[in-house]
This record gives sequence, structure tokens and C-alpha cells, in this order.
Amino acid sequence: MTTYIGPDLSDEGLTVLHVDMDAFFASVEQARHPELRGRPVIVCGTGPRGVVSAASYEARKYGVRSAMPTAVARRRCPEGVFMKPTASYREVSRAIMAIFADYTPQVQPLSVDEAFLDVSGARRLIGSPTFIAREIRRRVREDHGLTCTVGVASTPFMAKLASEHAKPDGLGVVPARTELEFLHRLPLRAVWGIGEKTAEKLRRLGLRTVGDIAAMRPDRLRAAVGQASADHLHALAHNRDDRVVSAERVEKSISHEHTFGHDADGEKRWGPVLLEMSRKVASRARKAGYLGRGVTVKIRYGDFTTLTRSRTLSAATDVGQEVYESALALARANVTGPVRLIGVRLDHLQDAGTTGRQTLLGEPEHGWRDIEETMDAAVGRWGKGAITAASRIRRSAEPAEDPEQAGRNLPGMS
DNA sequence: TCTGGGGTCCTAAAACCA
DNA sequence: TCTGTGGTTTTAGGACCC
Repeated sequence: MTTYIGPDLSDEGLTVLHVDMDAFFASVEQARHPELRGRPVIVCGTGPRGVVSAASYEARKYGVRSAMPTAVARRRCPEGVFMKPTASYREVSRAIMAIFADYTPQVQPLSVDEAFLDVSGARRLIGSPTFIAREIRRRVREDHGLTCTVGVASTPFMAKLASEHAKPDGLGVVPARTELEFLHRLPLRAVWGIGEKTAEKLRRLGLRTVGDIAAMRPDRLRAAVGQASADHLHALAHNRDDRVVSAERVEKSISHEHTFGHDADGEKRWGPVLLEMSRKVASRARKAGYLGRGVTVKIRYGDFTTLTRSRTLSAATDVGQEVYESALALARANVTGPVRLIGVRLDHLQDAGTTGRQTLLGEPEHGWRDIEETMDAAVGRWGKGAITAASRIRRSAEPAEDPEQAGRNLPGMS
């Protein structure tokens, strides 16, 4: 189904596609398990504190939405099929992104289930943007049994609005002539960067639509939401979006966090989790070829108050033991009671290749790094169960808190 | 209803330095 | 040596996105 936004049926001058998979995780499960088709499928954390990652359109009829607590979703949709996410979505995601790459090298993934494509160079060789959009939709359907929605427009922002407008299983085209008219009628929240807090501030100024933002005096906007935000909103409201679709993306940080099924009281409970997450963060850094110079610990208490504490290292690292030592010192100095969540982040990443890791005077050349690389190799060969920190092996009957099991999730899911 | 996990960017204050 | 000054980096928090 093609939705042309406005009367003009031309895609002249349009260069950007936004592809958005429909209810991605839930749809993958339905494609894989035919008996689930037509049924409300909810992919979510299944622990006591889980939330919904994706709800099939059948489930949405019951008012189930992503980011909703699983407990609420169960109440709203008792007959729903509730499933934990699996690691396989990444594979499907990669295969779909590979389809996009057949039409243009300029593919910018935004998350596992979304990407921008710049198809300006493909018009002569392959066809018009709407032709490419139809081809992509057809191939995603035929090769993977999945539906997606594609927005076609002149800028990334407009393309995203177009797909939003046409979903699910649609094709939305915003002809260049009709862009402003379409844009200005949209509600505040349609704008990338306006969340609940900002929308409330703008509503207090009497604004209701994107057109209202465009008409607002810049200084009044600035006073309400700050310089950078105001400039950004003003530009988008006037349909100025100078972002270019770019395939290369540099990572700024790598993190893991874990919410306990029940608040963890004492270092004995959260310490081992901190160690495991520190190792995972470092392992990912090594694999990606990064060293990090900053370590941040995140702590959340039962009442949801959240604090972060960070330190800058004397030398950048990709060694889990070093990340852990900093994280542990930060946690010990700042944890004052039972914690709901604990997290570790390695940031200020730099390229390991160009920087090289400096060995400090008196520091053994190898050591923890070698041990951890050996552990990586073992996990690679025999699977995740191969290696466990000694401190996590328990004698008592009480099961250890396992970040792999509670609220298992993948980065960047919608 | 009771709030996951992985990220990015912005702001403002504090700390550091010349 | 003390004081002010201004720039840069560090630290903390918050909003937002999927």
C-alpha cells in the first residue's frame, strides 16, 4: 500500500529512504513459528521487572506497547504469547541490511530494525527512489517473511516521518512540494528530539504543532529549552535537516547494566555482577579494537533514584580487571543501600591500533589481558558456560543473580 | 501500570591550569 | 605570593531514541 502524502505523485528530488521493520522481534518470532501468526505475540523480559521490547499488531489491539512493564501487558492481554528475546534478531537484521546494500553503499543503520538509505546515486543505474522502496519491501517479504515500512523523502527527518505515517506494511512518499504543509500539521511529539518533558515545556508556551514551533520567536524557544535544543527544533520545524546519510559510525561508549529481580543488598550480591559486566565490556572493546579512558558506574535504588559516578584512568584500557577495579572502587564509595540496578560503562573510546596501549613502568607486559583473551577464546569455542568467575560459583542453594537470564536483552531494540 | 538495556547528546558546575 | 581571569577537561545528571 502506497501512501502519497499530498496530491503530487512525483518522487522527483527525493533521495532518502527510511526503512523500519514492523514490530520487528515479534514478527521474527511469527515468521519462525507459523502457529503464532495471527496471535498476539509479546517479546519481553519475563522476570518480575521485565518490560516489553516488541508487541505484534495483534497484541497492540489490547493496548500493549513497547517499554510497558510485562506485568501490565499480561493484565491487558492474558491470552498473549509472551516470549523472551533471543540473540537471533541480530542475524536477521544483518541479512536485511545486506539487502539494502544491494541498492546503495550509503546505508546508515539506526538500530537493529531501522536504517536510512541515500539512493541519490541509484536513480540512473537502478531506478527511482519509490521503485527501490518497493523492491526492498518485496525482497524483505519474500526472503524473510517479514514486513517493513519505507518512507521516501528529501531528508532523513522527512523520510522518518513518512514511514511513521505509513506503517505498518506501507510505503510513504512525501513529494518535495508538499513537505512543509505535511510537516506543520504534525503534533510536537512527531519531532525527533521532542520527548515527554520537552513537549510539556512547549505546551506551556501554547505550542501544539510543528507549525507552531516554526512560527515561534527563536529567543523565546531558547529560553524554554536551551540553545542547542532550540536551534535543532527550529531547523527541523523549517524543514532544514542537513544531516547526511553516512555508513560509518564511531562508537563513543560500551556499557552493560543489570536490574536485579530483587534489590541486591551488599557487595556480596552486586560485586560478582559488576565483575562479569566489566569483563564483558572490556571483551567487546577488545573485539572492536577500542581502548577506553573513562569508567562510569551507574547505581539505581529501589525508589528509582539513579546516580552515576565516573573516573578518568591514567591510561586507556581494554582489560576487564582494570575496568572492574575502577568500577568497584566507585561502587564501594557510593553505594549506600540495596541496589535495584548496577551498570558499568567504558567511554572516551579511542582506536587501539593507532594509540597503542602503553605499558606502565613496572607493569607486567602481559597478565590480565592474556588471561582474558584466553577466556574469550574458550567462550568462542565452547560457549558461554565455559568460564565463570570463581566468585560467582556458589555453594549455597540460592541461585546466583544472572545477568544473562534476568531481563535478557539485546542492544538497540525497539 | 510501575518502569529493561544499549546507546547518544546536551548542560552546568567543579576542577584544573596557565 | 595572592588574586582574579578565562579556557579546557572532568564529572554528574537528564532527556531522548529504539
